[in-house]
Amino acid sequence: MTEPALATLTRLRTACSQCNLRELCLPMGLSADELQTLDNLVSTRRKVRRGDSLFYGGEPFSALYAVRYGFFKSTLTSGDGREQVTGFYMAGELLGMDGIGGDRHTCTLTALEDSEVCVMPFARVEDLSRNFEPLQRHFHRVLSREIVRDQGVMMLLGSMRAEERLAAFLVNLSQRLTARGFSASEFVLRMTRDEIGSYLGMKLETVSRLFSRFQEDALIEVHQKHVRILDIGGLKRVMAQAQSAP
Amino acid sequence: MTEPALATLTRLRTACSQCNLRELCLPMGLSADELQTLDNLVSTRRKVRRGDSLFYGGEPFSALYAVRYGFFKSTLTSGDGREQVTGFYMAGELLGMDGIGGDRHTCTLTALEDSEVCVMPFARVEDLSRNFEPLQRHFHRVLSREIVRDQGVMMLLGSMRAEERLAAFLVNLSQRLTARGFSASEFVLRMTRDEIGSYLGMKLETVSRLFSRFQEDALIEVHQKHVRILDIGGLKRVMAQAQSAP
DNA sequence: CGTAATTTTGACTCCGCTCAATTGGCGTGG
DNA sequence: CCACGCCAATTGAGCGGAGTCAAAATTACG
Repeated sequence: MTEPALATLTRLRTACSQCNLRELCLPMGLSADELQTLDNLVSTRRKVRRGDSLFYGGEPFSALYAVRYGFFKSTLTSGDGREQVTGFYMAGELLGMDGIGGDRHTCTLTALEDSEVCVMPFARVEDLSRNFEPLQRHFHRVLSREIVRDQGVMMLLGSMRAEERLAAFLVNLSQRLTARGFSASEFVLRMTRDEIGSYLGMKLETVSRLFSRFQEDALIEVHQKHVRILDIGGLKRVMAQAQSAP
Repeated sequence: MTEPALATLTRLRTACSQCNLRELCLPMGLSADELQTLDNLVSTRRKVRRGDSLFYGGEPFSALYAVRYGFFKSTLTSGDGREQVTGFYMAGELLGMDGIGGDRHTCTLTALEDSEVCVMPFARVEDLSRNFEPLQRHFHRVLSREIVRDQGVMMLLGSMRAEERLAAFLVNLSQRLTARGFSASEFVLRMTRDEIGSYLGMKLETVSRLFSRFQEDALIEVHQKHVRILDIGGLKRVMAQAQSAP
């Protein structure tokens, strides 16, 4: 194989236009030409080992990251050292948007399994956005959806009881996995009970107890990190059980 | 006064370049020329009566709004009808960013006192952003800061106790009022105990009891909606009192 | 000025936390 | 290959913070 041919092959393999996740990351309905203008978005890819962090709170911000494969948690550390999990991210989702506003990251992103991300230098995102309207629209949508997602979590934490929160969490996970072509009913949790608890505003013991209760009620089957959803409708009912008026 | 002169005067009065809030809304450090290119951002202004809503969850999205004066709350209603306050907004802050992602608003924005907003049709925001880099940067920052703000609330709701949350709320209010040239230590709450409680994930009775407790502890003085902060340092201490180890 | 809404306060209850012991999984090294 | 140790998860007992229910006080508003 000649040198140029090899180079082309490599380029193709790291090009967004050839990526099977592009429907999750990029605007849809683009022509082949248009798609190629986006191949400049990603500068490099970066592997992150399980337990390692992509970036830390306080670090200077320079790029956004798209998850290619793997699983991440984002955590926020308060002044007095308490740590709170603020989100979980999987393939096709965008990381690092917290850093735009203040030129440094506010949260830390840690891989919960061996992962890989596409590095998108933020200057390129903005440059391409100015010259290519579909990308601009798409980028704004992604930012806005992150706001909406966070508001959903606020609703969760602010007005739901522990069992409702955990049910909502499971339903959400199931939906996101489905959208990625995984089984909707059977999966492996990548996070610990403690991390789930932190995200949902409860203690790890409460998470564990609720998993057991859901199992007794034949809503799920749990063995450690393995979860099988037996009754998604039941979970949705638990999640919406407003304490009804007389 | 001639007709044209009158028209000019009116235009000047609604122009961003002449607005005394522009440091809060717009990118800083622009030349007079550059500032004028932004005068097209705002199409009209809109007054909203106390109790009325600027937009409702589910309504089609078309514009962003900058608060000129007044006070708003944003609320989210879950499937089963529970309502959660997700934020409070004052002069210079931007409303409606939740609508970008799905072309309709997800939350409802309600005025808690007679208010006025500048209407910025979103298409104009995007057009101007593409052609004017400082605006693009600024807009991205504003979106990102909203994400960071929401994550702060998640931390509040997920890992702080009721008294810590209320202290944090008061400190935050005080800081935002100060940034707008109001007194840092004395102000009138525009929202009810119920709305504070919803925002902070507690019941209105708990809010009331904590206000009383803070008063006993000489941290604040409350008479209904009037609040005077006596010991901001004390409040900050309450807000960060991690349950210390032995 | 009267009625409704909001706020305060008290008494009691219960959900989720704390503390503690036990079980189960998994990687490492003998 | 198994034993050991470590970490995660489960489960129990008891407690306490915040919720619920209820009534009184105060204020807002038509």
